[in-house]
Amino acid sequence: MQINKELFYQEVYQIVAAIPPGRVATYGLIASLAGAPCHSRLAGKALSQVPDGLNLPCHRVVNSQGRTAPGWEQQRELLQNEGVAFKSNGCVDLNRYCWNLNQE
DNA sequence: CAGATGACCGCAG
DNA sequence: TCTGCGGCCATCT
Repeated sequence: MQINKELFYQEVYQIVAAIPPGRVATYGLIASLAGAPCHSRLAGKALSQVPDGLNLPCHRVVNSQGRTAPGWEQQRELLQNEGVAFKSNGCVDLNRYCWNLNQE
């Protein structure tokens, strides 16, 4: 092991919880902010194991293409409900809604 | 140790 | 949009 799983998970949760409404973040970005640039997969795994009680807006997390998670049809609706527009190809408009620390 | 798995990443067709 | 290919790395069996 080269990273602390629990610490990494907590970082991921904290970052996801900090995503403002109407914005989206990518797994890779979250992994980087959590201190593990190469562990984008773990970010996804971490989010797949998020306990319900944390009230985490994990629907604001998409992959680098702006695509939503497989087997999770609700995610797109939740994002649209928050004002995030989807392009005609079914991807989030990352050009507009990608979360930068600058524009919280 | 080896192999399989995964809410990933990028490119290509 | 889809599928396929390669890669990354933690986790489980």
